[in-house]
Amino acid sequence: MTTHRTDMSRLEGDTPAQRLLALLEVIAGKDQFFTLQSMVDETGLPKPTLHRMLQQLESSGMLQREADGRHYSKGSRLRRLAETLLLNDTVQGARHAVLTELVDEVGESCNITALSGGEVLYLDRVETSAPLRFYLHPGSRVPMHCSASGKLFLAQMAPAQRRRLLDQMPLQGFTHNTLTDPEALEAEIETVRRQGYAFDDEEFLPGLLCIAVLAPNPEGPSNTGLAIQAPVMRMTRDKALACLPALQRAAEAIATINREALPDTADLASANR
Amino acid sequence: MTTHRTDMSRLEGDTPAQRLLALLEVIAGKDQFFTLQSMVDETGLPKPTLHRMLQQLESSGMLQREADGRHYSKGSRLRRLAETLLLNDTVQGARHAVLTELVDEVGESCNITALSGGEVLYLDRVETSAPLRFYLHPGSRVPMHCSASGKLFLAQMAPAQRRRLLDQMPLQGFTHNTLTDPEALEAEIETVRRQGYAFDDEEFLPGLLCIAVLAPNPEGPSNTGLAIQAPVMRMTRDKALACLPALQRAAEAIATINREALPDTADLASANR
DNA sequence: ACTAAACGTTCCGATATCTGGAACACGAAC
DNA sequence: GTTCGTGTTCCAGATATCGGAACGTTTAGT
Repeated sequence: MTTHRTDMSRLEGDTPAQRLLALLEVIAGKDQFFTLQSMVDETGLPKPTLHRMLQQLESSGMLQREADGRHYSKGSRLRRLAETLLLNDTVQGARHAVLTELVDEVGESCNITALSGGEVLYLDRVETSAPLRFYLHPGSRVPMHCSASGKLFLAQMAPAQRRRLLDQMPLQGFTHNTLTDPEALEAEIETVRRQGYAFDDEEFLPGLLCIAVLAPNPEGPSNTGLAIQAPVMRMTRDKALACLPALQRAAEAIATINREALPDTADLASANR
Repeated sequence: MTTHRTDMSRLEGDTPAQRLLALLEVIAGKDQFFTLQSMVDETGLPKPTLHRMLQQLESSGMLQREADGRHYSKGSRLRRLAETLLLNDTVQGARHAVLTELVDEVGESCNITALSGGEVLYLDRVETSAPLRFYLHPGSRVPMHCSASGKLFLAQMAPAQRRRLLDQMPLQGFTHNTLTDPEALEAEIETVRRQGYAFDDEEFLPGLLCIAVLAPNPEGPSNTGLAIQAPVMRMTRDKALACLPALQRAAEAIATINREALPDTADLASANR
């Protein structure tokens, strides 16, 4: 028998450029190095065709090859493209509105996060009006193992992928609460997966308690986290749980925005002529 | 007169697909809607050409149009592509973590390099927190003969291959320390090979001293370099040598990551045949 | 050491796509 | 009505893609 049959649907596309984009989507889903042959098996495209495509991506810096010359991985230019894209998202305005509303409702600072390069990236943030508050700016990064969103991202990964990531990531301690033991972290992640939400109970910054959920994505793993952050002086786990319904409502709203960024332009198939 | 002058003149690219990717990069940086004409002004591409490109992106769901039919925004498929890409970019994440730890340990900026197209490419970089520092961004390139990593890459090449490469590469001088004499460079490379590490003692930028090693690859030549870079004000060759053990430990960790990222080598359980 | 298989790479004629100047279509402003 | 500014279409020449076949090279098998 051959390898696992990954639902190879023969890259769709009416034009070469569209086929290349479809290829990029396949590549985007890889969390390991890949070879020309593995892509042939997966996509069903002829080898010379794929060879040319990968060569183009490589020579433009979107991909890079390992020393053996057979394995490809994502290049820095591709990564930069993805980050730029998310940071400048046009629907940011709509999401920002949801965030503002949530802050109004729960009275604490909230933020939207994404996973990027194994770290949690702050995409947007709205501060509470309360005088005592943490200031964390958009664009900054936080390790995954000690942030509420990060634990959610970890919880939705395949076990093998998570293990590969965590094996080489030092679980740096920041506070007395930081989970630095791999087994304790794994147990916490299991809890997080069951519950569907995560706490950060002074695990990164002393005095900072967070609760987070993911914006649900029916088509696969989510890369949008939504969190409430507050000083322990005003927030406990119980109080945070009381905010959970509001948080989930906001997450649902953001998921809707992500899905259909704008009113009724759903007919993308009939547009062409 | 018009708007800010981004002065990007022309989208680079030898092939249609590469030009389309370059266009995507411009689009990725937009934080608001854009029109065909605005892209014409910004990129200098002919209108029909751009029209076709945008049409392709739209009909594949990467872009979508507003109700007015003239304004474009990023489509859900493009956003999903970016999210998927970052979600699965765990190799980079793991390497970045090692880099961060190394920077913590030695207190100076460090970076990961690869050989690409006869030049040294900066894959990733973490800056020291010290106020005085060089800023060199990931994605930039440096000649091989005047960088520590570059000399290591040269040192592991077969003599014939190295000679072929160097013969057609002018040894451009950047500072008074740059090795511009082929024989001097050849001698330096021999030293580097014996030692297993390399210095860059103000050979590229005045005031910048580096020490580098390769991430060992038992199966052949390595294409991953790891370097510490510091201003001479804080760094000497002796001090750099004191960092060597930490540097080598980090290089070993990165080698392990690279090894684990190879598909199918991880599951030893698979019954061969 | 030798053979066989697997993989990456190159070749090339047929085909499809891209290119971009010019012209057309539509709206808004005057 | 005219004149912009803009999106769209046309089309012939230039260019890139396509993919079967053949070629090197590396890996696995004996």
